[in-house]
Amino acid sequence: MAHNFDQLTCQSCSQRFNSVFCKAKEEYINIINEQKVCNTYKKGQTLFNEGSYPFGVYCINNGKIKLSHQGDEGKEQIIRLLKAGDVLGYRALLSGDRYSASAVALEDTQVCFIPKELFVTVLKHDPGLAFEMMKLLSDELRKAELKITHLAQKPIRERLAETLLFIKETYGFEEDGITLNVRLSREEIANLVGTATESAIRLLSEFKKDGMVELEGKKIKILKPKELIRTANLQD
Amino acid sequence: MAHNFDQLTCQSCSQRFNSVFCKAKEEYINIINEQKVCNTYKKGQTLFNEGSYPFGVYCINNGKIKLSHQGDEGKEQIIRLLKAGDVLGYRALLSGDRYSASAVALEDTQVCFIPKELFVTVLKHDPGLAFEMMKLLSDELRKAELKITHLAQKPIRERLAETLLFIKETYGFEEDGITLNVRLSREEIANLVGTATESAIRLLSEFKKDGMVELEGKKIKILKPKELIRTANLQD
DNA sequence: TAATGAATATGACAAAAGTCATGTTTTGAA
DNA sequence: TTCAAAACATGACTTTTGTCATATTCATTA
Repeated sequence: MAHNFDQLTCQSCSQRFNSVFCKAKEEYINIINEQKVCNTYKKGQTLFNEGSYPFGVYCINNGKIKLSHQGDEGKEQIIRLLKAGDVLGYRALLSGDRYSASAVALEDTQVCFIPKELFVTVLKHDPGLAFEMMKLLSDELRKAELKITHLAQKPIRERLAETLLFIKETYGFEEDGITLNVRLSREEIANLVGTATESAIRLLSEFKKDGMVELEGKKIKILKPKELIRTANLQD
Repeated sequence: MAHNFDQLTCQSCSQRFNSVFCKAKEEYINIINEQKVCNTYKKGQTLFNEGSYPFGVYCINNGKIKLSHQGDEGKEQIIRLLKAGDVLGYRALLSGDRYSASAVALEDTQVCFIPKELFVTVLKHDPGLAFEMMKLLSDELRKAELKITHLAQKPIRERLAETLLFIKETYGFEEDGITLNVRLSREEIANLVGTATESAIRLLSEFKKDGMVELEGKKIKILKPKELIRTANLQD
């Protein structure tokens, strides 16, 4: 399944200071570098499954990953989108829980695996890393609780606009400066918004008719970002 | 506004080992005890407001508190319910953010305030407390992300049943073993579920007609817990 | 205790969103 | 390249949920 690669070192990793490890002490980075295991996952491959036990955390070197819950009748709910520099698998590990979500690669992705015991040991001895970890958890918690409020109170049209802006924040644009730098199916967009696939398709078509976006298969271009922000009706 | 009281000590606090401080070192508990400030808040009083800056964390000695977001057109969304032993205010503090939610007492409540600098210092020197803090954040994150999935995928009837069970988990029953040990308005219940007040009222009436609950003003008795669990349609 | 306002309750209706059916386009594998 | 399956798109319809109006009950305090 996943292909192994070892050419990377944490010390020279392009994501080093872009990740939760930014404030970790050099000595611990060196130990992590020795014990990490790097792998490549192809688009669609699963890193871990909801319900299984964590053995460590994953650090994304490059690529994109979705984290999702399996709801009733197998309907997927995407709860986080992850990119290079992001860490995943820590939630379950720190809770002492099974994974509450599954991780699937959205495109070919290189990740480094850090064993549980090492991660916990470093966390215990490096307050800088521990603090960054708490900050990361707090930020995710804020985002999740804000999403709760929006799911409970905002109509789907606003949530779709917000989701497109969120995708932009997460993955940015391609070189042209307007095309979202990720390929998601309409179903995945719906599973981010929290709606039926048909509703997402319909509203995307409306956004297109209104001239806010341009659709070319899975390529989505944001033509009128300001109008999209207005449509999302954000106050925060 | 809030009335001051000083008779409590952290060392002898009934909630000491019931809180995130359970694994904290005695020496730090002693320092916290010296610097804490205890206050009483009357039902309805606000501890802090969304948008303001945190100066420390609050630890509940007894009483009940709701944490809520202000959504569009002032509609409240309750995101957490807190009880004795719970800590609040840490999310914003650790993120280095303003409060993203407001805290209001659901009944007369005694809380101890721990200044920011002290809390952060102790957190940096006591890996036991830091770990408990990460565990707490991870648990809250799991709950929030599960709620996202349920809001996106479950009908209101199931969510109301789930909310009643959640209230039971949080605050338990009165001495009779069936009455929920908290008084919430129908509006507050609706703001927990994420629905209109009328919908919550209607469905509660249905639950009553079905014999699952008994309603006496704000007292809610759970007559058929198993049927409520079935109605909530939980798989987790 | 009476009066007043807030909370609860319920019906009628409207709006939002989901489901199902069907056709079209795209994609990926043989 | 062709074909089959999957993804996308759209219309018609149903269901769910919210909104508004209006009673009724409850709680507070003058």
